Amino acid sequence: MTSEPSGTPRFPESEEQWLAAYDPRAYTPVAVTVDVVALTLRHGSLHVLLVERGAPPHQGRWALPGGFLRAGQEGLDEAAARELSEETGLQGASGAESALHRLHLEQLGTYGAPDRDPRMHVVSVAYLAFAPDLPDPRAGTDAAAAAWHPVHALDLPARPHSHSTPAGAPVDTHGGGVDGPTGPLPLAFDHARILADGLDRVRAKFEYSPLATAFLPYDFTIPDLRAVYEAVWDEKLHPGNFHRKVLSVPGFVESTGTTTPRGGTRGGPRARTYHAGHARQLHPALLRPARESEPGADDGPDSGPDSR
Amino acid sequence: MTSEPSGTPRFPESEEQWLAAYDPRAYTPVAVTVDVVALTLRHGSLHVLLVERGAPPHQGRWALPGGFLRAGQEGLDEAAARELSEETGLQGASGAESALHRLHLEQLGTYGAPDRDPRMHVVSVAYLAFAPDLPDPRAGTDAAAAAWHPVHALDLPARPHSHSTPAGAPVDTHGGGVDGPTGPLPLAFDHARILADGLDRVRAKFEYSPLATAFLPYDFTIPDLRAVYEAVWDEKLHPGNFHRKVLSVPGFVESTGTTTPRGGTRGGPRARTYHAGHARQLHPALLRPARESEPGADDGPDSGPDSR
DNA sequence: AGAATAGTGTCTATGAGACATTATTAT
DNA sequence: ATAATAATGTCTCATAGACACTATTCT
Repeated sequence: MTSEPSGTPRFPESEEQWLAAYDPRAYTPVAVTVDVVALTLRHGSLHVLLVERGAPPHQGRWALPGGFLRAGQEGLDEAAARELSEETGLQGASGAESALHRLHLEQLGTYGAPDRDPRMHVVSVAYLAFAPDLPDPRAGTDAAAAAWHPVHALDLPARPHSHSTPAGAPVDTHGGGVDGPTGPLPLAFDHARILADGLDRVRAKFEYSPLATAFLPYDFTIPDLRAVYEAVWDEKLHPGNFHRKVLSVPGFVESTGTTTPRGGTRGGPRARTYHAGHARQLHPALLRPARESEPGADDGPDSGPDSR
Repeated sequence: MTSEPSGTPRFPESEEQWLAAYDPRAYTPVAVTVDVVALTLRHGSLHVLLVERGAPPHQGRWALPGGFLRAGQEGLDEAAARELSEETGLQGASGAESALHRLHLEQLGTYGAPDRDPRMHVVSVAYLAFAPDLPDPRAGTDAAAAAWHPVHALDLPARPHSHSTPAGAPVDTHGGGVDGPTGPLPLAFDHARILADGLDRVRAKFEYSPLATAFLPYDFTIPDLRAVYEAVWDEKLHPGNFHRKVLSVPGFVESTGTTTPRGGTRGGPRARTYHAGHARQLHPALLRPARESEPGADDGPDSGPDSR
């Protein structure tokens, strides 16, 4: 059953449970928080929103934005949207013309190992958010700082041989804007794991969903879209084949009939513009270039986030 | 951040939060439960494990097995495994030769709408479990009854035009064993939604993961495997093409070198036996037969479970 | 002018699905 | 004997990817 506190369970299996059934406040409390893996594209590379913790534990370390679920007042989605807009200083997704109005938000997984947080048992529901290039965040209510960090600069746990990021990728060491300090900084709690899971999810999802458009403004070009795929997959894609493929998937993009006012910065014709179509799934899918691993030892978009 | 209770937030944004930061027991409590969508194949059709609620609310209705997370003592995975074995009366997945030792357990999603449960705000982490044909459950500790129910007999909310179940499917009205009463019975809480999400997940997952083998005993035949796919997808598959396809995917199945002792019940040669291979992902995938829907209105394995 | 890029055409290898065929077994 | 089924073979069509090519625009 989904719940117990109240009623009189006929066969209480343990003392704690019986107490729990009687008065929820009497037994060991669990806190529920919502953490957000907010991703955006800046200067051609994938960035994640992090906040610097202003209080122990893990004071001074960077963490995913998040906070407590307001019990009895909001659902998980609402809490995630609220936290994101609070920490980011931007209007929420509900606002008609706000910066976050094109935000995509989906649940990623829930993390509930008893020792995740040294203070008490904290169950954290992680969300994944994609948005077009957002302004720099202002530090939130209880954070020392907030900034977009390039994900390649973070030290993330590898998923059991998934499509892992290869070493020889062009690293974007520009640091334009407030991209935070450089160097692999350790994340607070199990947030490195959560972020790694989120990245895996995005990469897998790009194959069969049109979600890459969520990283772009309303109008975009096929080369823009390709840049998103290349940044997320960390792979060079064939421009010609990509172009044809995207147009061949029904409902992926819709032509606007116009082109960009200017060509590319280094030459080339003006590109036609498109906006996202109505498809919610890509048919047929846009498969990642086969990264050959030992056959028979393939891994996948499997195993959920667990209690780790 | 992932947590707050403790420390002194520098800019408390609301009274409740401040209290929360001070003493977690002082603010409105949230309960965390774990519910399990346990699926198995019985008599060729997909069944889900349900328990009849012995206490209000929703007394007398059927619900997913589940219960409270033991705060501070266990992680979510552990809680799910524990609840499953408790309600089912079987040994857990850890036991070497138990009935559940081949169990597959993965997180499905988390449901946390404030009004899910009339008593208090309950956040429920749903798990998905697959197992080979299991014995009939005994009623658990606080359930009036427990039984496997054929999923086609349940009244489930449709996902926004996914691959939905067609009407003209062969319905299995046998009732062999303790399959519970017939007729669409309404599930407790939002469990119909959770179950529907779980079914969507299984159906999608069968395309690119070898998880169908989790529904079968260690040794099985290709026709056995095909029966699993047909039951889950509710589609007839072409025997010849299926056979060749399965064998062509590296790591999906491994030959044992033997065959079944007897042919099929209605004739035919003895089939070769296989067991699951090492692949964790199917490459290339086993795609569902294209169910043609209006092009451009395609829907997908998208949007997580949310706060609904 | 020279270089880079948008977009299209073409060819090939591969996989999916329809269909046919052979061999084996239960009734 | 008859029917059902396991397993394999063959053919066709669609798609992915490699490569080539033209046209357009920036520096």
